[in-house]
Amino acid sequence: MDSGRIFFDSSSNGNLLFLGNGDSIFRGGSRVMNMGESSKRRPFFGTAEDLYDEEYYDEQLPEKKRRLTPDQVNLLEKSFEEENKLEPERKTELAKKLGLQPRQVAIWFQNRRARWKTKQLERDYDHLKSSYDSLVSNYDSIIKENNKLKAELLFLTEKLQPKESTQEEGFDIQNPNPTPAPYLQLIMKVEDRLSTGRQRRGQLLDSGDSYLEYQQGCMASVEGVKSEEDEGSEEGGSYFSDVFAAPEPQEPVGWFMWP
DNA sequence: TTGTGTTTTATTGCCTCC
DNA sequence: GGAGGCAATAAAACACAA
Repeated sequence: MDSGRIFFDSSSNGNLLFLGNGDSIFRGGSRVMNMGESSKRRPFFGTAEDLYDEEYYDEQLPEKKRRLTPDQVNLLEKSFEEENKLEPERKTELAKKLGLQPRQVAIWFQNRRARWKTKQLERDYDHLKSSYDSLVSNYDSIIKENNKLKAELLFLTEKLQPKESTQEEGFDIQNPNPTPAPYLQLIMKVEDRLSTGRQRRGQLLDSGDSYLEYQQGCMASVEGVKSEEDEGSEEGGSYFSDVFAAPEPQEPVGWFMWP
């Protein structure tokens, strides 16, 4: 216990209680009782009048910091639900009802607002986190679906190769560079993009790669993204880091898109 | 019983508004 | 400039495991 601590501040009707050296309690300059003498648990002042009641100090002397009674808290909570700010009239009225100092009521509201704000932040965080998680989940499934479609396209393209060679067999000397059929143009563009992508990826595949191997390669990269993120969200890091750190795609998402 | 973490009450200092 | 609000903090009260 620090010595010379004022128990009520200047708003307490001029009747300051003062904890002096040796944990003695003083009122108006004279010692009232020793802290050891007031060891029983008692509520704060019952009524405002008690503040001036000599006997009250004999029996109901406040010691250090005392918790409010459940009834007092209930009434304060009800009042807070109605309006979380406290106008002077309401403060005085509540203080009278509860037998507390107006200052105590004000402090209770202040602390209650702080608690509410903390809770609200937690709720907001949970909400943001679940939105983020569902976005990541959507992102992952889109990537998987995309990889599946790419592999399927590659597979079908390979199947079409014999048709192209048949065309070459009938080489037209009048038209050595004929414009390919529209669907072939499309496939060529996609193949071009796929090969560019593969190079950037570090030669993941050569022309002889199978559909299955390719798909496994794609899936491996997707799994890589997921596990990295899981590590990040499990422990350490700042409070919001795992919420706002977007998962890094292994490839720019747009590279395989249609022209 | 005791050590430790959490909650509640209260203070302090700064800021804004009238 | 005073009143009131808020953030940061202290400290008492409380809860609970070992």
